[in-house]
Amino acid sequence: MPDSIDFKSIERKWQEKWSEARCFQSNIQKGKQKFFITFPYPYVNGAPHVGHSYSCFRADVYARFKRMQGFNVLFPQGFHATGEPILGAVERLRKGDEKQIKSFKDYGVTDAQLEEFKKGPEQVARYWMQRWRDDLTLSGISIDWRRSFITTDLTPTYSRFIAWQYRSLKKKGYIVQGTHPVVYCPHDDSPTGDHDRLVGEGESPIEYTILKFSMPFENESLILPAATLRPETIYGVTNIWLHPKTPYVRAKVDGELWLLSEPAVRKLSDQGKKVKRIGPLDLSTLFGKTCINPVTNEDVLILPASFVSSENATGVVMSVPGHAPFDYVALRDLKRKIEKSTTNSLALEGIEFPRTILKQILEIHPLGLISVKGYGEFPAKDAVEKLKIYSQDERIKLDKATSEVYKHEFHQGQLSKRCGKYAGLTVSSCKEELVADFKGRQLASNIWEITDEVICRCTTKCHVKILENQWFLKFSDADWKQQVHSHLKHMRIFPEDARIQFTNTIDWLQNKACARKSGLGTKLPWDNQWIVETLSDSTIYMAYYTLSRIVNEHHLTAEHFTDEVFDHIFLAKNTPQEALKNSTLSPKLLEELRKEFEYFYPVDVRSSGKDLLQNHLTFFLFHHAALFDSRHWPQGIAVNGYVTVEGEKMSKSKGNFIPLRNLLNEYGTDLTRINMVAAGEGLDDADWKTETIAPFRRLLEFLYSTIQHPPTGGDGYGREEELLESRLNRCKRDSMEAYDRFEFRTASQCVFFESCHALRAYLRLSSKVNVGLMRRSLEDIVRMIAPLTPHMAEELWSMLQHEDFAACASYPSFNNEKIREDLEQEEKVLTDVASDVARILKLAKVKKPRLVRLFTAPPWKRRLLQTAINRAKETGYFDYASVLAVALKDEELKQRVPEVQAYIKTLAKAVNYYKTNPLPELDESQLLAQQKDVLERLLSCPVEVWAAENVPADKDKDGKARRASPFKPAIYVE
RNA sequence: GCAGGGGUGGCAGAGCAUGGUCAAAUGCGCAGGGUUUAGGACCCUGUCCCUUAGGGGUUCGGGGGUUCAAAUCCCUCUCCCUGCACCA
Repeated sequence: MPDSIDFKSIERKWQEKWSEARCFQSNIQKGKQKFFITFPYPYVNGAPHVGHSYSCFRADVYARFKRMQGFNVLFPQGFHATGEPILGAVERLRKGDEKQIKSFKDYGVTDAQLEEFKKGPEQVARYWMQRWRDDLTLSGISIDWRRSFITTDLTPTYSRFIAWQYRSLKKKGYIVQGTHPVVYCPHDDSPTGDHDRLVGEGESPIEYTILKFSMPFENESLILPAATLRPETIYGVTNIWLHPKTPYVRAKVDGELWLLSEPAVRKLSDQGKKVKRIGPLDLSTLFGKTCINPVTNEDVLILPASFVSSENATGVVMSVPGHAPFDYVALRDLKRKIEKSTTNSLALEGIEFPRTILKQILEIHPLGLISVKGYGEFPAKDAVEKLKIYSQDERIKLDKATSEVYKHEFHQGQLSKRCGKYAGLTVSSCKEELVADFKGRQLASNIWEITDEVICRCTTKCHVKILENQWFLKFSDADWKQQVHSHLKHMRIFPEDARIQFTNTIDWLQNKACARKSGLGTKLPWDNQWIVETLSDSTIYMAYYTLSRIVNEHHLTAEHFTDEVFDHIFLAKNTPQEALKNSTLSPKLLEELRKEFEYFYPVDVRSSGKDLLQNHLTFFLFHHAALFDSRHWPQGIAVNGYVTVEGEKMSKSKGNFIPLRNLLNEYGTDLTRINMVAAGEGLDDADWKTETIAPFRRLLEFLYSTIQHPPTGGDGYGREEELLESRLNRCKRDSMEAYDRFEFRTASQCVFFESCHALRAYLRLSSKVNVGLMRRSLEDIVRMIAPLTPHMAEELWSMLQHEDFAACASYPSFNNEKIREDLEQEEKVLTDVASDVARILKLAKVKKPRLVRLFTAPPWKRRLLQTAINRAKETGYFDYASVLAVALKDEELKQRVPEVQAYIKTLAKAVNYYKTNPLPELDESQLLAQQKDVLERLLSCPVEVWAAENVPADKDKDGKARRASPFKPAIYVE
């Protein structure tokens, strides 16, 4: 029984020893190759949980592996406070928000600490930063803490660094100014990101075209701005819809008189238009009148419809009954009502219309302007009938019909001759041109709307605002993209499948707003009202790690770091004298900073979750390409999937956001690490499952007790020893490759299961253990598991009487020549025999055999197999006839044609296999004879081995010997 | 809609690039046996269906194709997951 291992005290012990020995502090070492690995700095508004720990453990496993491969590994860790959430949390705490309080308390925060948080964001950030640091230390992450820092003004030198970055980008023309539509809360007076929304996550701004219908009104021209996503249908407009009951107003919009729904006034004025509200407008003066279609110049009636929403766009809708299901149904409803009545006037939607107008309404007919396969002249009609829509109140069905019709018309639809110069074109191909054309002729304008309702956390309804003078990173720049593309080709990407996603992201990236007006962060150096936005200030900070040790140790301040200093350190653009022109930094430190950067840069690999692939990781490449010499661009990126817990996505509501510390307390670090890191591979999600911990624990206990109570024996070296060496060398080779490719699930299989199995099999089979080999094997295994379970490895390493650290030992090297395919094939023959025997025993219902007799195949069978294989290699397939022909030439075989025929027929499968795999060289009879005692032990009965061709008749009464084939001896049991 | 990934045995998860010892690694679960004072752990065996001698049958989301041979290649259908930005 293994002594119960106290993982936790072992872990604390080694963490202290590592720290005392400064194992993970990385300094320039001349002649030793460096390896720089990073894990994205976490945002400090909480403690690490399972999700974070996955990428982080992966980075650490790799760091440790590389260290054991002899690299001078730099693994630093900083923290991130830029942005809104910390401010938001403070605000919510001050308001006494229950959710916020709970979310902090779940991580073990005390009431006193919560009070402290209310003082401001710095208290929050610093607290969580320390908590992260503690948890990572408890996790045994091999970080050089001397280089730690936190973003924003809390680290003025870092802000200086960001200022340098942005000034440099601007000089190079990568920062441009422009306008940008955002979802906006009028109450908070700020953009409303996904996380700030009560309703409407994932909704985004979309641009409607406004078509300016017009009519005379009090000696002026009144514009009816019909908003649409389908401007091409202007050619099929039959009327205008207004809501009969909601208030409309008159407003001056860029000098014109417009009719607008009340909410549209604010929207348009937030979207860069000059809007002046004049006053309410009584719609009864409009209904039944006509206005002019700006494109076709046709007169169209103005009619009431209750499906029109004053909340959406302008509140003015153009009716295209041939192609818009809503319009079709609304018009149909009106006409039905009119047809049923005989009175002189009639109220429609609460508006009284005289007979003359009613007659005009009856004369309105849908117009067909887009022809689509699968639909008749009026697709809207077809769709409405197909879905059996009876009234304009059936919104869900109508929405479905609308999107269906639109999808087909957009991609396949062809505009008809009604559409003037666009006739014959598809909608998708001419839409842009058409809009530009109408806008150019002042017939059209635009309004932004949100794809669906968005309500801010403050419960205010949001709309789209166009931000003016927004600063952008010019990711659309073709040359910039090209640089990143060509660099990507030279990078290592783990897993390789992720490369295509980077390629696509680089192409897809557009200009990105890089500054915000609120939140924590570094001010844009040339425009103080803006703060550099979160994702934009975290793109090249890895370079700052090369400076931060010196900054921290020498208490350097922002004043020391001018742009000239950074230019010198990072780019060697100027002489030290020029660099220090406006700085009080000492020349000696300047030189040290420069050397540190030159030595450690570039980043060799960055390990991160796939959620950052399309933003941070790609920005990281762009910014490096823009700012640094190409030899300092990132060398590798490792991406991993998300973490699920017991098969379920993590979420606050499910309460399965397990804090990392809980796991550490429960299972200890090593088991948490290995169970996490082996839970997934590649881009797949990693599932944290408690039940998979036990097998790892057992294996560790097995190693522990084997080392604690080593088996006694001698120094004999034979087949069993060779086999063990073969298997372990295979493990060493495979694990090294797996580690190197960030495939830690595979690596863990190899170093835990396979190597321990090999060791166990050896202990079981060998009659006298080779003590020296045993020790060497254990040393190999301990070092193989060291990156995954570093603390236990350290303990075991010391139990093996090593004075140095396993963490700094070298990864065991493998010897290809010791990998003995032949031995392992032989082993397979033996286990196959054993399992065949077991099978027979079961079928024959023999419980305990008294005797097992094995008959090895006669040489002619092997010869024929070889013949068939050779033939198959020539022709590519198993050729029964030609093998038989060869056999018939043989005088001996001619005597027993039926047996030969039967045998050849059984060869098909084996031949197909050996066509591409080497045929074992081994001599079966010799092998079985040699291993007789092993087989006897396995089968626990006496075993006899006979060559089939020499077996005396009384030893083979049932004629079993004839069944023998190469590597599959015939078996007789009694 | 655009882009990327995926559907394998009771479960998790390999294998599919280079088609063939693939009824499919490994782990978990389950069953039987051994060991043990007992439990745990450990070791052996089995775990799609049929079969009293190692045999046969049907499987890798559905359908079709290529091939002597397909979980693996091609086509098609279907279902699922993820991202789509100013947000960390």
